[in-house]
Amino acid sequence: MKTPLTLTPAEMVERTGVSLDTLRYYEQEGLLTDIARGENGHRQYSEDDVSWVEVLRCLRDTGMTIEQLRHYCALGAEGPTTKPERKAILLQHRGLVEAQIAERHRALSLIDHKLSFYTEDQDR
Amino acid sequence: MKTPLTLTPAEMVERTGVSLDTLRYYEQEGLLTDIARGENGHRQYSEDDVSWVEVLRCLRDTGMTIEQLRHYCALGAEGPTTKPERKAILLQHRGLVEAQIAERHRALSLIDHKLSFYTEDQDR
DNA sequence: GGTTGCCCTGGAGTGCGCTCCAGGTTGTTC
DNA sequence: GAACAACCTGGAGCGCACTCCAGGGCAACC
Repeated sequence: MKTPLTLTPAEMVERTGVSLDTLRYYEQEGLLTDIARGENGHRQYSEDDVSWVEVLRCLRDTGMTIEQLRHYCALGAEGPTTKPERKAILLQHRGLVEAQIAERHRALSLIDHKLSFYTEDQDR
Repeated sequence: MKTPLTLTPAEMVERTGVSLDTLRYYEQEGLLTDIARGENGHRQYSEDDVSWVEVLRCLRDTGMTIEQLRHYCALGAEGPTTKPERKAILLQHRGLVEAQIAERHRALSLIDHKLSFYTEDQDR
């Protein structure tokens, strides 16, 4: 069959690029909740889980800590009353990412400046 | 006097925003070499040291490891024959920084996508 | 029925980049 | 001359985000 409604842990690793250990770690930390289990106790991931992990990775890779992600997830579990706060968190993180982009553009200038010395003479 | 030819450790911290411990750590790791010393054994940083630390921070903040920086610095100490390799290192890191920028732009899209749900209804 | 493969759990270990600390010296200030 | 500030050294400690490991279950194939 080519239409699995659920993914095995191995398939999840393949799909997300996140290691099994890390997936379990995220679950343990409360970033990944309500993961279905088969009769044998094995995890059964859903497509939603795939996209949620992609969101987690995106936020992690841009510097959000596990602690902050945990908080964000906890809010999500609390229901729709926490929407404003969750939105605020995302907005704040958005600002951070923009700052990172700006910082990296400055880094590029500096690198290019140093490179210009290498293509000619000087050093340090 | 307001024109110190050398900076005390405290002034260096102020100028670079890098902690004393970190400055010593960098020196110990070979990222910062030939730091002058006064008669009392205290470090005397120069303006060149300031700008070099700024370069170090720029590279560190964009993901270059201490190990890689150590290598880069070691090459610099070896003389001008290593210029091509140093240039290559910088070029490679430049590519990495560009990749980071691209990744962060993707992150912004994803965040904006999620934000669009918050300003309306849905969740997760 | 033994081996293989995939998964489970709880807990220990790792690597990186700092950061802190104890104990000591030197120089200035009251 | 006692106290204080700024600095020194070597080495230990820390926080984060994983990552690894031991010991075990279960199903399937040989």
